[in-house]
Amino acid sequence: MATRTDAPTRREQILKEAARLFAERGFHGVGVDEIGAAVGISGPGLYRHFAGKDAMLAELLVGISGQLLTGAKRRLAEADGVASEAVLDSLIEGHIDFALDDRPLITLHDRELDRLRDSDRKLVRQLQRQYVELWVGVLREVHPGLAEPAARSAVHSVFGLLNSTPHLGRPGSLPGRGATAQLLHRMARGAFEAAGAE
Amino acid sequence: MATRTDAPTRREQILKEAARLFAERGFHGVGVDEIGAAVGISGPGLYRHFAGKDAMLAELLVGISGQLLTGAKRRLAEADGVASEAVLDSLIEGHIDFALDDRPLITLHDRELDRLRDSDRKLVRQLQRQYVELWVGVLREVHPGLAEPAARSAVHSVFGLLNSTPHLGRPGSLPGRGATAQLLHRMARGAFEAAGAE
DNA sequence: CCCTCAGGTTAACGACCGCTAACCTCCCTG
DNA sequence: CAGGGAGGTTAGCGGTCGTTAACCTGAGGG
Repeated sequence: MATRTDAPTRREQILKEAARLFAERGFHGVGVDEIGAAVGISGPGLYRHFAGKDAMLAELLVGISGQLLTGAKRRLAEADGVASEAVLDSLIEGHIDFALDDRPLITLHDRELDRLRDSDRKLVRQLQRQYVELWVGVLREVHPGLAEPAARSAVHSVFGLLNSTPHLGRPGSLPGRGATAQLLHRMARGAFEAAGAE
Repeated sequence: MATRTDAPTRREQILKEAARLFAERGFHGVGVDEIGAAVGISGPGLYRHFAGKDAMLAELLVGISGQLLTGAKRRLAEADGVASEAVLDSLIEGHIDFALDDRPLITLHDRELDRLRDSDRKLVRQLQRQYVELWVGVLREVHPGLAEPAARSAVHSVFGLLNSTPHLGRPGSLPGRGATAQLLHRMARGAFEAAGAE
């Protein structure tokens, strides 16, 4: 993967600040003037980069869902012939990285979906569903006794566990990123194992 | 506990509908006219019962936090001399009951806190903190090896897991309330045990 | 039998917000 | 060195929203 080293574009700046603000005060709670101010331009200047406030949210949510799904597919492809447990660990690791590095996005992801236009919402939901089903498939290889509906519930619940990072206090009060990641990983595995034990 | 059998007051109707609407579309996404319509009166009629829209949200959030804390304290008091594991199970059970029965409130609880006036927000946060610390205390009796910061993180994460119920599909697609409650309970226990195993 | 008051109603005000219009100003390029 | 587009600016429009004001009504009590 080509890691970005060049400066972020204005568009990217806007998206990042918008994500932070939306996560902090909700989509309707943030005005375009505030988003503009956060990147040093004023309100209507944003319309040179986005069709409207809705478009920013849409691009954020589609981007998140797509990124999660793409990452998961890649991890699945890389692990060809590897034990299912290792694949599940890889999925967990990827999700934790995302939850720890992009907390505002994780917050938006399950909070502002209903503010989207119908077509965008359908797209996001479809990406989310694919992501969930991918997890469900791997999980049921590791725990064959788990029925599909229960597996799906378990996956959603573990997402809830992993996505709890925004509630873990501001970065700094934590025991350190590595330790937190390990703790979350152990807990996710423990939760799955407990789900699998009928 | 005195179980209510008499008809709900108008105030209670309003709070219930407001909670549902706030959970569905966010605090700023719902107008007072909609809340009024949901209980059969029109917009400004609400002001005979509440000082304003903010006051409804405040009463909801304070109520939720207080209810959770009160329930937990009661469970702790009832279990005098009982094994710590059983107390932890009782706490989990109480939280699951709440998460399954009052999904809109659970959604609001960690989503709209920042929309409150300073004083109300402080009160809610204080109640939440007490609730968390109560769990942390019991958890560290069950798993003495768990350091306090890790225990607190673990508790927050399990809350995330248990509060995932709104994502589990509308009631009906689930394998049934009892089975879902049991699954969540097993997963919470599993997550805690994995957290305790250094 | 009137008075009161709880609990509604509609009209309207002021603030705010998303967005557009009109204009300006560099910078790049032929 | 003209010119044009990218990326800003401010002014302002139209709609929405929370809230208040003024008024209405039906039930209960002295």
